[in-house]
Amino acid sequence: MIRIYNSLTKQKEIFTPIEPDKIGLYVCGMTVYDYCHLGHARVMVVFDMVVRYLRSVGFSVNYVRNITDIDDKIIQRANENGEDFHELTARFIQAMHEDSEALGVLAPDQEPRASQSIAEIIAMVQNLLDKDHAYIAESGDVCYAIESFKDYGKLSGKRLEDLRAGERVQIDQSKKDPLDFVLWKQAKPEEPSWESPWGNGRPGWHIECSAMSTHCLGNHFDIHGGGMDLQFPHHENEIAQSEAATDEQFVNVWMHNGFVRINDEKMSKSLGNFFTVREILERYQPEVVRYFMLTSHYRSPLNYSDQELDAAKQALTRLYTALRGFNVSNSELDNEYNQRFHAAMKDDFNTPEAIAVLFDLAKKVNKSQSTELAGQLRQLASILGLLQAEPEDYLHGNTIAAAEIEKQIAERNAARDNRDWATADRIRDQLQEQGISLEDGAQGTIWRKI
RNA sequence: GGCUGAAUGGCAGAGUGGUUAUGCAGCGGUUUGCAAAACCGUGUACAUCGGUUCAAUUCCGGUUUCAGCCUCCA
Repeated sequence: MIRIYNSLTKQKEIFTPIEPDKIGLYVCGMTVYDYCHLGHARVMVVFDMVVRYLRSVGFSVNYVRNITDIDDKIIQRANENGEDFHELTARFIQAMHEDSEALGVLAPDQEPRASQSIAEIIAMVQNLLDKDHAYIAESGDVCYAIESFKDYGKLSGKRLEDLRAGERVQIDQSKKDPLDFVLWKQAKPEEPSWESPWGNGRPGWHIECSAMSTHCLGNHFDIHGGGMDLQFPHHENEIAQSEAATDEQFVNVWMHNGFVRINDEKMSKSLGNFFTVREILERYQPEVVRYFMLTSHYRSPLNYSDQELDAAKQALTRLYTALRGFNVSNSELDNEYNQRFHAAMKDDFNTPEAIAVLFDLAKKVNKSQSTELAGQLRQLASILGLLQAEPEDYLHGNTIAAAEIEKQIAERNAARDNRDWATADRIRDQLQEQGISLEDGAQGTIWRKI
């Protein structure tokens, strides 16, 4: 049985799918007006790991990750660039797909876009109006009336009076309650808009996720995920909208991943302290970045630094080194490593513990030189989306001068045959300076990129 | 101010009421022409103050510090 920490109940719970062996999972994806940064990468990698694990133990997972392709920031950025917002979002959607693919993130089963879900959104807004959970404000915007939903605050643990007492809540005169939020926003002239019963406009941010998730997965589904910062108000509002509209429980388990930090501060677009995925991938192999993200528990903060990435690279090299020389195919064995790995993963996806098992197994592979165990190492790692490259490919990195390196190795080995250690060491030192490390083994000399 | 969640060895990061996490780095050794890789060995870590207990880093309470949310944010 799998235990998952549920943000709604603030405890680990035994996970039971609504339908046996089937899981509906919705994750809030990107707003596409810029490149993905490491924080976005973490969401993608974390839930990719979750999906891979759930599938590996036999669940059929319907994984939905949306794209927010219409909102204020997109409009603003498109205006700044003097381009149509569709062009802008198309470009960054493609960039996002490239980044996620590089990181070994499997494509979600469905990837709905807000701009293509307008009919569902309008239907839900109308439903909320019909049930008096929403009203048309003086501004013409359709707003959700939070006091009409008695459970408001159940996810974030907030009380309405505390929220209202907060000094940072903006007072919008046209809203009945400052905490009410917009479901359908009136379009200003020149802004992208869609026809609706309430005039030309566009959806508010929260409603799109309620509409798309229930459309793809049904009114009541198993798991909803996203970054910690979405817990309030985004996910709180999703619950209010969806449960008011459907009169059913919206989601059983809420999962929220921790932030990527820089110098102990949240990495975010607002703070401007972010690294984009493609910046990092210029300096580190994608698998190193993925490994790095799985070395801490998904709910913990993850502090980014070059030192940490370097350490991750060293660690991953150790695992690949263990696989080197084996002609392995993934093999499933029921032994202590398998049991420990799964015990860790079933306990709220404890990837650090699971990775520790991989290292123990790697040590065993090094000692035993068992092809079967090497295959098991590769098989268990595949559940985390790791170690699936050819070891030589990983260890050689993206070196283009492989032929030249091989030539120098041959020269050096000729010198070694003549016991000309000075020449042999000189060649080795030269290669070392170029970032190439040699290893003389029983089967000859092999090399790797440092 | 309100609500969350953290504080673990040089660094990162799990976990546990009494027994080795794991990785990186360091040190000693085996191996090697020398290295590298690998293997073996090596570290009185658990913020602080009280409480419960035969026993607490682990449970409870206070304190301090940090982070997040309360405004767009993964």
